[in-house]
Amino acid sequence: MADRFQALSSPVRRKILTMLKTRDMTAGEIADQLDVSKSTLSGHFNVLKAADLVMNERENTTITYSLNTSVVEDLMAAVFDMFGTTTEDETAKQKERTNE
Amino acid sequence: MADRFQALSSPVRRKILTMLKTRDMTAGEIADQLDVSKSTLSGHFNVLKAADLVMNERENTTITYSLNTSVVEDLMAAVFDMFGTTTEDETAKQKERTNE
DNA sequence: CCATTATTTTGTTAATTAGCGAAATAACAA
DNA sequence: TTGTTATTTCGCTAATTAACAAAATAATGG
Repeated sequence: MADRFQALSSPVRRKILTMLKTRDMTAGEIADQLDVSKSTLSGHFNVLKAADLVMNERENTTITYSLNTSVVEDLMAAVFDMFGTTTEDETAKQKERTNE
Repeated sequence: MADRFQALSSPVRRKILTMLKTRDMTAGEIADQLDVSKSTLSGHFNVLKAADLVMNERENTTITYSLNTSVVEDLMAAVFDMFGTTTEDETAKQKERTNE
């Protein structure tokens, strides 16, 4: 889980993830829309794969990337776990803090 | 918003944030529970402040840090925005993908 | 086997980061 | 003013990261 946050820390990688949210895309398609070299992009794919956030599948000479939806859900859960749902509880705590 | 994800990418900083989730703490209290030097920690505080994730208040020679709850909520919203709520929609898409 | 297309790996460089100890600052107390 | 406590800033080093171009790999078609 540690490297998932690390993977999220790059704007380029976040962009890739949002693109994959809409539909699966080939490495080339993604490259066409981002302003970095293909080799650099390939490095980003590796980071995303290591973090288990995306999967890829080769078809012919073309490699298609897709979001690993279930892990993305885990990640969101972790964020919530980290910060709580920030409802009544928190609001009370904050109010208390402000009054001091 | 960019540097918020960056701020989250460090395990030490995530630890600090979860500690502050429970209660406000002084720099020293935080330092006591983490295995890094106070100067290093101070650097992490700066990153968290720059990302607007925490606030601090001096009282005497003591500086107390607290979670900036509202910004933390923004961050969670951003995560959700990025990945969607991943409900029917996504599940359908994934099923489709798996079947191919 | 040679060429072509899509993508990755390799080697390199520049920039950023995390860590430390030592010195500096801030606030107060004696 | 001198000392004490809590914390930060300053230099510094080592490690990690992001970027690129060039070479390598994979898969197919001729």
